[in-house]
Amino acid sequence: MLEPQGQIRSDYVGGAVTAIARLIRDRDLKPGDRLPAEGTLSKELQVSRTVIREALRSLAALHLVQLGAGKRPTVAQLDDDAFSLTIEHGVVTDQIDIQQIYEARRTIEARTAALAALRRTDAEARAISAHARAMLERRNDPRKVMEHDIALHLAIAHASCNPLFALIIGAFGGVTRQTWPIGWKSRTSDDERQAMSELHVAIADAIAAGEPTAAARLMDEHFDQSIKALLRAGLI
Amino acid sequence: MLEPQGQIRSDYVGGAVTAIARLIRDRDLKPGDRLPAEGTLSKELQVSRTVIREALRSLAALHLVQLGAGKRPTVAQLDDDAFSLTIEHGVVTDQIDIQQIYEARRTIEARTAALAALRRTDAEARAISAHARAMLERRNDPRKVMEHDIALHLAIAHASCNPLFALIIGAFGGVTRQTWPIGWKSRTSDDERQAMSELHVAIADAIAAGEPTAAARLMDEHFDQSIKALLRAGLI
DNA sequence: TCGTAAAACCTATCATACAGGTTTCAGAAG
DNA sequence: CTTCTGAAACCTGTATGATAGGTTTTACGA
Repeated sequence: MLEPQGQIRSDYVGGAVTAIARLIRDRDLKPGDRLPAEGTLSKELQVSRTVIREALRSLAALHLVQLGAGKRPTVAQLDDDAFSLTIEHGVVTDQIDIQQIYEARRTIEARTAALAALRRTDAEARAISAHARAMLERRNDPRKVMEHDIALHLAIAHASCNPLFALIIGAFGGVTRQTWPIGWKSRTSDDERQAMSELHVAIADAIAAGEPTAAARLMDEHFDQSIKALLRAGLI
Repeated sequence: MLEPQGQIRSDYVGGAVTAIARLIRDRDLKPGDRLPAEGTLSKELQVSRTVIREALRSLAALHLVQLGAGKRPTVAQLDDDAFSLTIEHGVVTDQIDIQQIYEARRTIEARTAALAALRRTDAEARAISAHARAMLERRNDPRKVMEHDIALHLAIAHASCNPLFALIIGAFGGVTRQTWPIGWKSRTSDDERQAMSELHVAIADAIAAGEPTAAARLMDEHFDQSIKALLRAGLI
């Protein structure tokens, strides 16, 4: 192992990826707009269709373009899927731990709660409250509680009127589905579980009432308790 | 257009992607570990090498695996590249605007500054201070000031001891390089520009001194001024 | 034991083929 | 003149085979 391992000399695929990304920018394409067909790109960029396909697959994995049998590639809507996979990979390969995820969520969600209180529409406030109430009502069906929990946090992020927050919070959904049951089990008594749901109701109320400080404080409290529950379970 | 456009019937590539991702998880592979060769995967999953290659390209785009000519695919280190491309795509296609990015950064970086003040090593504190001082010294070379600015923020994120923060802040680097010059130009006087750099020095000092509240407050102030500068420039 | 060169292995790219999905367009029907 | 329809043209998803050139392993000789 003497050689300092050289670069890949000819990375046609990488070149095609940046060429296509630049094409989206230069032609000012927006979500839904169609890109040139594989054959066309192949001729224009002077590489085989194989290379173009692998480049398009790369962009599709990142959700920058969307592919479909028979259809020409289209520019894609913003999506949290790519970031979600990055995070899951980090967790699976021990590069990120659960506590770090909660620390990040706590930071971001205290803000989304405050912003939602300031910016939410009435419809959004109703949707958030509905999820909180559903958590209380479905208290015997953990799976449902979890889904409403996740949906509530995402709804708050959307109500913050910042798609970047929605993107990040949405991306946490994947790992949350894997860790949420741990937190649920660590809350052994029904009272404790109900308290968690009631805290969500309180957050929803603060957002509906347009009280940013209270919303942020309650959200922070929620994460405080969640982290404590996970620590008590000895699982983080 | 009567049909409600059906699903892709046979998505071999998608299947291969999840199969390979599951393989990483099930075999408990860590960064650097080698995956089976394309030919092997092709046989095991009963699809052509074409499909396997496109699946591996997808995973490589997400930085879950790393590819190299002649080398077998390896599990990849966590990387902000995929998220960075997502964000840039959002900006280029008008799905995210600059102000929203600053709002997110402000939220996150007030926290990373506080955490860095609590957790930084001495070496990290020195590195952060070095970037801040370099910003002052190189004040006549905007390009250099920008690079030290970006590096400083990323160094703070690393010092926060949460790789997730480092990932997110790192991902913002790409768009920052495109918007930073706007902020610089909007600060017309030398005094104003120097004040910006001095604020970075103050942040670095607070982190070095282990003062989380001060670090967070200064960071918030920094973003406050940056957003004002951009608004004044009329560009967001 | 150690180093080295050949052998085996592997990936990157290209060309070609075909099944089946999608879009377009001309012509028929109203 | 408009609307519908079906065929034609277009396009993607997958498979196979081939070759250049990079990497890892192996076996041999010093």
